[in-house]
Amino acid sequence: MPPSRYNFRLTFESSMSSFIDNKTAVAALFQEALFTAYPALKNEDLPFIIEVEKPKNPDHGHFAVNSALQLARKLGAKPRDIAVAIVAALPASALLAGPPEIAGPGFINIRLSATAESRVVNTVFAAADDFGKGNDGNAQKVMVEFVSANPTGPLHVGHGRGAATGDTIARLLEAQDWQVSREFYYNDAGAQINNLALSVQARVREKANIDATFPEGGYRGDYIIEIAERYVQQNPQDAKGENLDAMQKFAVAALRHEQDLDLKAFDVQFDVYYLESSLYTDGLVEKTVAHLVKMGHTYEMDGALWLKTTDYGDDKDRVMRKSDGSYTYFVPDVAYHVTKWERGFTRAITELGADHHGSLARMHAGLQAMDMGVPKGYPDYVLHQMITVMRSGAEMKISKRAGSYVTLRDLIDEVGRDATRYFFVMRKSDSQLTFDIDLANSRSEENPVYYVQYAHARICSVLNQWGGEAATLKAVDLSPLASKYESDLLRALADFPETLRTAARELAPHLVCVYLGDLAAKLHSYYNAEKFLVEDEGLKLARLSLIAATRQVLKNGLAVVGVSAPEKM
RNA sequence: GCCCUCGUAGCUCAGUGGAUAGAGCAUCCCCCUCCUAAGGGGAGGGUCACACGUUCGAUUCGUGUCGAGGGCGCCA
Repeated sequence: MPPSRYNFRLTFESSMSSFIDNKTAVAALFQEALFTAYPALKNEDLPFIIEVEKPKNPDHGHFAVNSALQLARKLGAKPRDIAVAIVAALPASALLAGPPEIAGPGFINIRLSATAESRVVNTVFAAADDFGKGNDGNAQKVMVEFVSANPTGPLHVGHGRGAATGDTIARLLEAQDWQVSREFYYNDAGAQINNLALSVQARVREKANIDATFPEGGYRGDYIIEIAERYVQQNPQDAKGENLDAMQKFAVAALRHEQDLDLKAFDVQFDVYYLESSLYTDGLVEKTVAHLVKMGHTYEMDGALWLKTTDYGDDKDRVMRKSDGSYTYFVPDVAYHVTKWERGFTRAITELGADHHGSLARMHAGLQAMDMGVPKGYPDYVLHQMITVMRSGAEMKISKRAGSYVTLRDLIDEVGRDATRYFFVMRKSDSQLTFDIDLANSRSEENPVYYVQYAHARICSVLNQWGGEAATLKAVDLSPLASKYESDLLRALADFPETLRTAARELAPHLVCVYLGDLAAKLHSYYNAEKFLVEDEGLKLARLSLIAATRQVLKNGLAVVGVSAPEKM
């Protein structure tokens, strides 16, 4: 996690909010000390900064300040001497357990007082389901576009990864007070859909024993046969498969419906489904082309109309209108993104498979060429790498056109929604993922999601056996909490808001899973090391309060990745 | 050839401009008369691909080399 930076202004603003986290408070304290020790720094216009970081090694305290190292050159003094001067100037504060230690080349290691450390529990209870949320977004609008599968077949595992990633990003942004709209864009016309219709037609004719030639590159999956059968059932008048248009509409509707069911089973919902065909019917494609021509960024060559995307950082210019008069897919894509901007989304995020990364530069270039004030990096792209699906020790090729591929539904049916979602977001989206079906099937209890869920269920179980009123745990004396396990857990709880904020800023859902795994590990260690339901009433209540707060944070974290928090397992 | 992403333990992957680079799986050893053993504790396992540069300090930033995957069409 990058160190947070603080300056006077930020510290002042933060102090206006009702709750100042310990890190901010520590930063303010040290800034004061630094200015007392080195008053001249106050007048420095340079980016003078106090960095408060969390040491990797817990023995180094809750926080560490490395300003002495960073200022050594400017102040012309030895780092350790600077550190001594800063510590000497430190005002008295209830935050600290004692005078900070100066360690190594000049780190200042800070240990919080027990009171400061444990107050996060009260914060968790007070905020409950809202604990961890922030307000980076300031209620601004953002669109997250993801999945965007064409209705030519069931969703495959790659779509699943996109769905889990996109939805979690949306949830992360919502937690930071962004006003999020989830959008699914799909192509319901064009060559691939035509291909779909021809594939269905071939199957219908096969059924009717009519000589049928399967289209080149047609969809050979069994789902086409099912659709063909249902089509004939519901359209007995066209048993010979002569109404291609009707078959196309039927197939698209059927596949869209199936995709919706899959997404629903995955707990993913969209606010808007945007049809590519509407860009044509609404005249937006023509309008976009006309605008680009008017802006003077186009030229004709070899009978085609080109856009000078190289003026905006693309590798080569792109064809917009082919010599046969039809448009390349690039044009409706630009038109589509123009609508995002015009619909008031000053920020847009597009989640795509990494195999589409080649289109990023030209999309950014296309939008710039519109000269309509769209920011250069618009939209933000989040790419997810390919998934290698293994079965019986062999790789299964994911090929939509071949028709033999692992579907999202397969995974949900075999390992469940929770495990599938967790698995898809637990890794950085730009690293490749190996999904071993055999492993997921035969040893599903080893899936890391159970580890986290089990921590939650364990806490529920303990609280049930205690049998007391959970609400009373909000206001207990936490001073009996003194063990290393308790301190570790308290620190982890305090990290949650920052984890969510970082994950949202970096559009990196996997950070939440990493955090949850760590929090669950600390709970399990604590569980094995200490008994909670002890005789000593004060100690018991303090421990129950701590684990109840932990339960809340586990629940909140799981909610962000769209995974349930079971009370029993 | 050009562009993008990546290269960290046997495997799958986290992480970081700082102090001893982590987890899970796999291997080995321990822990249920005790709140769920779907758990915990411990051992072994690393030139953070390689080289150079920037820096007080580089596994992290930059450049280059090597390697892997992907993208480079008047396909979507």
